[in-house]
Amino acid sequence: MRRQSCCMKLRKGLWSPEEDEKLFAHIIRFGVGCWSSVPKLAGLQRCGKSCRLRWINYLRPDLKRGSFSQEEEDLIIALHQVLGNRWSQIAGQLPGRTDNEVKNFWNSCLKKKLRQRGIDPATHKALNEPVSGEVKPNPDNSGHDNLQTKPVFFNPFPALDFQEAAEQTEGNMVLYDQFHTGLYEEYGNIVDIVPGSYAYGESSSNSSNWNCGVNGIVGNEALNWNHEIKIETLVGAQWPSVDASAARWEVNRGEFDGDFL
DNA sequence: AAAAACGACAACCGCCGACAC
DNA sequence: GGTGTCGGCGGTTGTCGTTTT
Repeated sequence: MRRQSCCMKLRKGLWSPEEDEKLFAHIIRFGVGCWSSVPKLAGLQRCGKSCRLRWINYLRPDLKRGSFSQEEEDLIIALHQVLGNRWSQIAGQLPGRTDNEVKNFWNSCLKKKLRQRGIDPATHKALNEPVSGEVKPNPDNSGHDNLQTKPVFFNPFPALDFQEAAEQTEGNMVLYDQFHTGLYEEYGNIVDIVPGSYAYGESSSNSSNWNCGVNGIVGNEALNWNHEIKIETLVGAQWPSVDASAARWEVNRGEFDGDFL
C-alpha cells in the first residue's frame, strides 16, 4: 500500500499572492526553523514541503530569475557531463539559480539544443557513436559547441563573477526591499537579515540555513508589496559586494548591516 | 477568430538518507 | 536495532501563455 502524501487534505496548486505574502513575512520575521511547523505558524493551508519548495524556488531574496546566460548554459552542460542529473549540485555552482530551474532549463531547452548539435544529452557523446567509443569532435560544432573535449574545472566559487551576477539580478531582493521598506516606514525599527552559514556555491536546498531575524513587531499591514511587479522591477536593492570572509549586505536604506557567516 | 500544438515554468509525488527517540 | 519524522532530491505532471495551423 502506498504511503499517503503529506499534503492530502491541504491546499495544492499555484500559490496566491496572499499565500506568498504570508510565507515570505513569516520567514523574514522568524527565519527557517522546522519546515513542518511553518504552515501552521504562518497561517497557511499548505504542507511544510510545499512551503519549503515555494521559498527555495520562488521567494528567496537571492534568486536571480530571468533567462540563462551563455556562460551559465555552457557551465550547466559541462557540469551535467560530469555530474549527470544531480541538479542540486549543478545549481550549487550557479549563483541565484535553483535546482528546479536548472532541471527545467535542461529538460525544455538544453536537451533539444544538444540533439540539434548531434550530441546525445544523456551521454554527451555524438549521437551515432557507440557508447563505449572514443569521443570524436563533431564537425558541425563551433563556438562553445566543443564541449565534448572541453575540460571541466570545479571551482569552489561560482563560475560567474559575483558582481556581474549581482548586476544581472532582478530577483527577490526587490521583494525583500519592498518588505523591508514597508517595515521601516511602518515601524521605524531596524531590520536585520542574517543569512547564517549561507555561502554562494551552496545548493539552493541549503537555503534552510537562512536565519532571518527582524527586530520589532511586524503586522501584516506593514506588508505592502506588489506581487505583479516584484520580478519586473528593481528598486534600488543592492547585492553584497562579496568578500570571501565577510560580506555586507547593503539594502538601499542602509539599515541592514549584517554579515554573512 | 478558433483550435491545436508547443514551450516554459511551477508544483507535486514518492523515494531515500539522516536523525532522534 | 526498530520506528517515525523530517528535509532533500530527482522525476514527473499540471498550468498557462505563446505560436502555429
